Amino acid sequence: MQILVKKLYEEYQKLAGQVVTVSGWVRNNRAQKEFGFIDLNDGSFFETIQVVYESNLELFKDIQKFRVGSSVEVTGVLTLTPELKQPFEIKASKVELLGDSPENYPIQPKRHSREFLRENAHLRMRTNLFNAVFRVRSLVSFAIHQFFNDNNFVYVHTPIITGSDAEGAGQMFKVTTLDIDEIVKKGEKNIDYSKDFFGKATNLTVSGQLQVETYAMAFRNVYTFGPTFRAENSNTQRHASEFWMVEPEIAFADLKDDMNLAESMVKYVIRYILENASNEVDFFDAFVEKGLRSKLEKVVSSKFKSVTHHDAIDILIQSKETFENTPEHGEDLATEHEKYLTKHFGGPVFVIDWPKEIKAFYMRLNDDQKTVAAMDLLVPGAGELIGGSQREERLEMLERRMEEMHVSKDELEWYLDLRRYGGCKHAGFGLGLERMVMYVTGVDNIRDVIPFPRTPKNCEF
RNA sequence: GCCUCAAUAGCUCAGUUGGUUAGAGCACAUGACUGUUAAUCAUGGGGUCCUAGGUUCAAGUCCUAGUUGAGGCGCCA
Repeated sequence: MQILVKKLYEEYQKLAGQVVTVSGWVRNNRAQKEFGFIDLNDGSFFETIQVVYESNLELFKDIQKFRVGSSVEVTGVLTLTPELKQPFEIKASKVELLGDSPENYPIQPKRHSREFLRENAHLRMRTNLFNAVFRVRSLVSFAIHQFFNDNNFVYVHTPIITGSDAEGAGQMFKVTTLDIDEIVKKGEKNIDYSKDFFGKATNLTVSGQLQVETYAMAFRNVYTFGPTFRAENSNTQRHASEFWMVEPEIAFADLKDDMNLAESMVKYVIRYILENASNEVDFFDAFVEKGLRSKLEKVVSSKFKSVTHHDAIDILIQSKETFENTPEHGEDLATEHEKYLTKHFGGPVFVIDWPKEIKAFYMRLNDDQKTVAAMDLLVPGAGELIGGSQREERLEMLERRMEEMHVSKDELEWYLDLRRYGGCKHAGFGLGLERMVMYVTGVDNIRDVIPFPRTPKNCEF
């Protein structure tokens, strides 16, 4: 009977004494004179299963030499071993080599540096750490979909290629089918984008927000979840050139509703991970971030704090801390300020009501005429996990803000139409998927939570 | 984009003031071992000291440039 190791761990009491067949990869092989032990991982479960083989097996001498990384199929009796470190093991009657792994296999049962494993991104998920990280990444994604589906949200696929460069969320990657080499060779001074594939200049998306807002005006509660591209030359542990964003948008809702949504989504995802990736959380707790489990448990059971930008600056000024960047009212928060605030509040904290000058044109102007109804959710370790706002639904106000901030109205007439035809108050936010994964795993480098990370000067694999 | 640091065996790292034949642990090979848990013990093989130039009687070590990586900051999310 072919069976998954995950199934064995779920039902080993029932299956004890039965003959089972498993297939997987050798994590370790400890050969002795009369017997040996193989730790086998079949990919279905974080834990390995121990296979015991003895000298009466036909190929005993060969099995002793099966190397780390080889793929094998094992048949044998499932045996309970309550007195040993593992609850059960397989007493093998047959161990067959499917795919050999020579001695220069890079992943050995020892500690490797994160940098080395990053250079071996095609193999690193075979280690405990990255196996756990990428299973959790998958589960986080699933939990997000389940959360929104349970709450009657419609999932919208916003475009990857956009014709607008007015989204104002950062440097964009150009998309073109024009032959750059040819243009350079001919020495042309100006590029004629009317000859390009779409008949105009196009870019990779930096946000699906503006498009997803249009769907919120029909389906009420919607979200987009997909890849996002930023061409900034950012060299930090928290930035990548290609990453995934979740962007919900809710109609007939204000900033308070938006914050409540963000808080319940984050808590839902964490609760899901605690329940469905318990082994992985224990591993992170032991080897990546001490106290991770209790941190996560505390987050799901406590109310998120909230502070206005003005009060946050006051807290920083009164902190007596020496910052490299002096905190000032009306100014943005530096990384060191964010760190101090999450420490000060002892967990996730919303910073709300930001000065309008440093925020995007579509954010709703507050009655004080100085701040906008924006919120950033700061968390320890991953920095800004969520950024969101109530949107400016008043046409004249929105147009005035666009003029002030030099945003082209021509390209966004369709966006203004949302205020002309049945507009309503609405809000939304963007969550960086990788930062969420970093937060729940404790892994502090974004390059270690993306299967094949793209960063400045690095597009391998 | 700015600042700082690093690159030595397949991996992790040591290498003194510039001085004989560049070391250790793990991995690998061979052997020992009747329940191992990243098993243990013995023996052995394994090096373009990142690249190019320079200083010197002599460079892994000092100097210059480059490449790659890491950390911090900025931009940004």
